[in-house]
Amino acid sequence: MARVTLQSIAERVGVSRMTVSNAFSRPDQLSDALRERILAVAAELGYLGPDPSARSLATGTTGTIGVLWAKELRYSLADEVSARFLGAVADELAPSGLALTLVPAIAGGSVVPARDVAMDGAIAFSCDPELPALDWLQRRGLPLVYVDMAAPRGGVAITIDDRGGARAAARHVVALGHRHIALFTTGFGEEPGPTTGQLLPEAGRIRVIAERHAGWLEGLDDAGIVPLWVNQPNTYADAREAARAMLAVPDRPTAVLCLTDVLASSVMAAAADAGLGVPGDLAVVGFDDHPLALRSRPSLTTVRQDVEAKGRAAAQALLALVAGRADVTLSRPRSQRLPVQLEVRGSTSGGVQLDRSRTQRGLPKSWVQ
Amino acid sequence: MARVTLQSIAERVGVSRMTVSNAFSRPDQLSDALRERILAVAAELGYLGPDPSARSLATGTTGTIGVLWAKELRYSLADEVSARFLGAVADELAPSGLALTLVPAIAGGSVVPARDVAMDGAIAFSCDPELPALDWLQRRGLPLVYVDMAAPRGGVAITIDDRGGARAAARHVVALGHRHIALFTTGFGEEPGPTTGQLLPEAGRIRVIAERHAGWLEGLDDAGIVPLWVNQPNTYADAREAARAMLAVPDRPTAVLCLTDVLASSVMAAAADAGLGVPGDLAVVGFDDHPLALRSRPSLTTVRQDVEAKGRAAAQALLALVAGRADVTLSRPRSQRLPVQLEVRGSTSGGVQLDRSRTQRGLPKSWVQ
DNA sequence: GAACCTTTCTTTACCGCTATAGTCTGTACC
DNA sequence: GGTACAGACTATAGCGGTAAAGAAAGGTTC
Repeated sequence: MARVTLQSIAERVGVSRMTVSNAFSRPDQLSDALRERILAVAAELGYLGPDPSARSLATGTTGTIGVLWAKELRYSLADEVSARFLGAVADELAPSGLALTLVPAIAGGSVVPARDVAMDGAIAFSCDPELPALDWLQRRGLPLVYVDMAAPRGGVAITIDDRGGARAAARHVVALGHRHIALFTTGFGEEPGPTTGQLLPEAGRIRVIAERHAGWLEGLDDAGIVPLWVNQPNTYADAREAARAMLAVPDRPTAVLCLTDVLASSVMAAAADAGLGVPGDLAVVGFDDHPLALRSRPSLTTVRQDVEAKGRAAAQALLALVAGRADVTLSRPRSQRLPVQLEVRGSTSGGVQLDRSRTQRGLPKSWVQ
Repeated sequence: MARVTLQSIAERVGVSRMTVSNAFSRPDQLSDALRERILAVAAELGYLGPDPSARSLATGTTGTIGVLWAKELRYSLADEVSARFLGAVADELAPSGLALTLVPAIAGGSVVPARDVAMDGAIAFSCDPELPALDWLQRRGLPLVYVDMAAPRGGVAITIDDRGGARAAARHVVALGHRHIALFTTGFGEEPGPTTGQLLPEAGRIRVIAERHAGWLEGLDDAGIVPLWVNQPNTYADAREAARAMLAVPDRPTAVLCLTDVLASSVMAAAADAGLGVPGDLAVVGFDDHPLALRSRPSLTTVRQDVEAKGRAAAQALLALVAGRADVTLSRPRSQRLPVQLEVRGSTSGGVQLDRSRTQRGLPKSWVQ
């Protein structure tokens, strides 16, 4: 049985195909009586409705926005921070009737979603700028908003002040008297625990990592402090092991600055395992203000970012870019860097006083310049 | 400047359009030398790559799978359980090169994403069966998998044993000696707290709610117990207020069965606010085995479901349906009901003994048949 | 009663790509 | 030297719509 199309309905009703198209898409273009008749015939023939692909081809719009996602979605979505970002984007787009397509950067086989899936624009979220999938999006000439990453010349980037936040976190623990400070982060390869290794190039290209590292160092350099780097191979697994290794070094740090709250929470768990009090024996600072930060005990000092504002800003910028393609007189959206805020909580300044004696004692020379 | 298409490249190179198409999509169909030449000219002219919409129209495939999402994504994605489901689906699809499109059920304006966005198939996730958007998906004849909802005749449904899990939860607290049991759930309107109201029809159509309610009642009926229903208007906000109201009734419950772990966690917070010990003064049972359940203190007794298995099963079933459309000899995927497991933890059986004297005392007659 | 709308439909001309079935050429085989 | 066959490319025929302009019929205005 041949597929039912506008043409077959048109023939049956005895009108032009265009009129049938209008019956579905522009009801004001024909009389109600005829429209009723057309819809009745369409239902009778089992018409499935206008084919979205055909319509996309003819109109040049697809009704969906892509989000390029570098990490495995299993992990990203399990993280409330990323998930909330995505939720904010989706809800901001919904009033425009746009759907949100999660585009895997790495797919199996010869299919390249970033090249093959139709969309009206895309958001690149914290990707390696050298990702081939990103290259495809750019080559396609899609309106593109970069989130948590640097935009190429002329591009629109929505970022947060990662560097300033990290600097504030570093200065905070320095101001509390800490000199023996560890940076608990990721990107130094496969080995968990303290590291002297080089940051992997692919990790250095992730803006969030690079900027937070830079901010920490700025904050520590002022006080002449050389930190202990601690590597966590996978951001969301085995963090506890890396933290345990960090706390087992002969001169363990008295304060830890963590790349994310999720990592910080593992550090706190490891501290508890080791019988160390927070903040008495170990001060811990996170980043993001994940819901975890408030739930943990003591509550976690962290650098707060408003991920939902970030999502909304990204969606608005993209909507503006998409609209601007149709109407060149519209102004282009600007790049934005959203502020962050150090939230001092119990994990650095709780009821328990910092044990200064321990902090002053036995610092390895290499840690102080 | 006219857009660069296969045709313009073909004319420039002096071959047929089809050969240019093959240069991009089926490299084995032409000599390497010619392919190189074509790609070079394409680059020179600034060709953006084959247009996905046009390709979709010609091939009949779009490279993306839809997920119909009834609730606002802001809330859904903030919930780790739903987010992990989605992540599992996305990762299971990725090897096939399929993207995942989040289709909002309710959109602004005249655009109906469920009707207008191109996709190869869709997953309906815990929707109201009467949702117009769902109707569109069905009418389009898309391969469709129903998750956490009943499938229409002949449809494929992936569900969990919500009813059995809830029954086990109810029997568990009954076996512990509780007779004064509250059901902390949603769907009774706008008023938080104990309710005698009727379940809203739209809530009753949500399978997860209906089945968990039914399971609870089965477990309680055996013991002749009539529960106290407690309403929580919005699953993710103000739960604490509803819980507080529940604990303020003259004969407060000694055990609470909650629709989800998120709600259970609010109940535990409210119990702490009221100075009640868990499980000594109040036993709490959740549902889902959300990461929260293990993190809370005491850890939360809950009904564990494997959301990632659910996501994988849904994705596999959908892939099979999509494949089956091309090759009718393939067998259709079956509906599945995944098992659940009662995880007894501290919130019902911790070190603190249940205070029997309180439990036995002063039960209102209406609570025991 | 001529000019001018409106409403309602039709005509024309694409949108950009791919599947399928050729055609043509050269080579291998016996 | 005729047949068979593989490789490389082309011709044909869509895929299912929509935009924009045009035409026919009827009504309005002064």
